[in-house]
Amino acid sequence: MSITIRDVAQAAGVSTATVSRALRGLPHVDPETRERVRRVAAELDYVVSPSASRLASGRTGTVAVITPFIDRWFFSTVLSGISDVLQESDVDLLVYEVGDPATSPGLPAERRLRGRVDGVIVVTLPTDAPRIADMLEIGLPTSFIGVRWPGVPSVCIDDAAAGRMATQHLINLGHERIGIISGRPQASTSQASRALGYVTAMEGAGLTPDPTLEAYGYFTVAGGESAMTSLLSQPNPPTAVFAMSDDMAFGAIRALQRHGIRPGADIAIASIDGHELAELLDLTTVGQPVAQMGRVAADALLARMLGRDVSGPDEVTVPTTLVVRGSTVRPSGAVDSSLLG
Amino acid sequence: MSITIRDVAQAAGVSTATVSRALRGLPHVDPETRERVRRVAAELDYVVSPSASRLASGRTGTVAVITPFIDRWFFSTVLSGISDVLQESDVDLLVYEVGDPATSPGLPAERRLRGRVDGVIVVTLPTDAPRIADMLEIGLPTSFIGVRWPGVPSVCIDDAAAGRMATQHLINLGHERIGIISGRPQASTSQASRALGYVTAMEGAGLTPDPTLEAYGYFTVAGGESAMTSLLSQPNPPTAVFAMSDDMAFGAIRALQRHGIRPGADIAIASIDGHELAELLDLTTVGQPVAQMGRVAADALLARMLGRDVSGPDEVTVPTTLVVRGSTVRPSGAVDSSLLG
DNA sequence: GCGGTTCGTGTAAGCGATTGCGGCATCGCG
DNA sequence: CGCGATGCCGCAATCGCTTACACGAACCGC
Repeated sequence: MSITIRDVAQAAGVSTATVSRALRGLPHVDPETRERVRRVAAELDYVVSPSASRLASGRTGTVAVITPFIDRWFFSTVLSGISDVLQESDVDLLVYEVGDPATSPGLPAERRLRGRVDGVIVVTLPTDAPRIADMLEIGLPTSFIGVRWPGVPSVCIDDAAAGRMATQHLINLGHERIGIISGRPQASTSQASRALGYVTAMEGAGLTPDPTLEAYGYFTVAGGESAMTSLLSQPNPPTAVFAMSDDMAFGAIRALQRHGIRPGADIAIASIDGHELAELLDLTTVGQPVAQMGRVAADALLARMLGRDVSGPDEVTVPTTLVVRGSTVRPSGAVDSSLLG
Repeated sequence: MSITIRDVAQAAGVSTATVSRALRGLPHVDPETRERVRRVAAELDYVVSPSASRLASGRTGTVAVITPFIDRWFFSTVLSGISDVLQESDVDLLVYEVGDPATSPGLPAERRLRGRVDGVIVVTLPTDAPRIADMLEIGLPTSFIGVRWPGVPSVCIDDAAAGRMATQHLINLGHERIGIISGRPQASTSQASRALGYVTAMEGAGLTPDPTLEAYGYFTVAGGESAMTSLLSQPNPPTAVFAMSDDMAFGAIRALQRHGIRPGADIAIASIDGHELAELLDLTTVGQPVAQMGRVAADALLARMLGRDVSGPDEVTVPTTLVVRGSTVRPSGAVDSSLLG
């Protein structure tokens, strides 16, 4: 049927051992022999059987990415960054979409991973410590994105700083009633940090966060929309809103549109992500280098897997930058008061 | 080190053959024995070695998806649909991101696939017939999304109808100078069909497409923006534009914004995709059930792989629906003329 | 009571690579 | 010229599972 290493060995007049060494570039092979083996293998259109190779060597040449979603901007962008790096090293990319850990109890991954991959990248599995612990028990090289875990290499942004930056920007514009659209009631560490940044900025400006101005958007567009809607229905609505993600900000903008309120002109909005379409919607956002985060995590993992020099630090923090757009402009009231003052 | 089937066999007092049969639910095993084996395996926390299983059986339980991108809405959504279906059948998902075939000569996939997966799903690899042919030569079960190929199951939308629908809608609003933002100069079949739909609708209304009103957007936001910009610089710009994808329409909208032109009010825009954020931007679009396309393709592939009844037709066409929004309103000029008439 | 099924299980031959170990030349050096 | 080092290469064990085949026991109908 399919041709094997034996066929190549026979055709080249050497042993299978030599073929294996020659084809993989191992030492102790005569250059001439190596060349002959290569040629014969090419002529026969030979490709090594991955299964056999894996069984014999114990290496799979595969990395698993565990991600809650793949069809959302943040995650697909991370995946793409990871894919770039892995492809360069000829490592296969296995994707496990596990859904929102808050709602999906199914955890199809841990046991599957054993023997199936050489390493794992976990993308922001929030609030799911036991599951993560299970994962690590397998003893596979692991790399995190968006989560810190003692002893595991990770790449994150400074969530607190990002939240502070966005909020401070709103404060600088003169806003005082600043609402917040956060993710879920039970916050992940990342979400908690962003909230902390918000609170820090507020208090630093002598403002006290109004608990009635917090709503949950569950990191989705639809969630952001209903969160904003609920904020608008407050007796004393906010003049500005900090949304923890661009998707939720998009939803918030839609809610504003529905109410005939102009984002920026009437109510300011700032968020975190740097979504590709934020520019289109004229949304002020704290950009994070998402694809790069994927790349960094993949690099760190490969370094561990291939036993290369583990030079870089375990915990990488990538920089964020505030991108100011039309969704945040000086409120008319503030202008007035400053003129009066 | 790790525990093997032999350990389980020993602990359960049976042969490895029986363990294998028992654990995989094969017949010819005493129910009581099966239960005992299961219990022992669970106690020992045994998981079969995928490599060994693959080598012995020749099956990998893995499907590869070959996609130009993974970080664009259409593709990540398709992937997600595929992932859903595969996960239900406990099949692993291997992702190969191959880039724009028009620009990337690298084709890292074909040879890799052999022995690595049981089936392949190819997502809209446009204008790349030789590569596709190579792929099929491997003889792996294959399923296409967005491409028709004789003898290969595929799922597509009716591109011509979609293009016609969008264009006809613009015509119905009274537009006559209707521009088109297409993908690339060398069109894929899908792109060609959408163009055909545009031409058909135009000619059906007694209009002749103006070649100066065609621009290429390369299916990206940035490309759509520059395409629209170039259309605007025409001596006699269009009053309406049909964009072949939502992303390009987004870019076009940005171009309009930059020029102080109001989408819908001044220049109408309609496109194809049904992007999640189209509603936000008030974009009229011909929606396609993207995730479902992924699901259908995966189902078809699994049916072939597992040798189930290959009941469904080879070539599936999923329905599209026109979603009218604010980006297409009756042009003021048309209103005037109708009042005058 | 006997040949033929059916059922449950074990034996062992693969699957196709990787790799430790050992052997044979050849080479370098004194 | 002798002897250890070195370079190439082959032998064969191994990785852990699947599965064709064989085998014994129980069961069937006549």
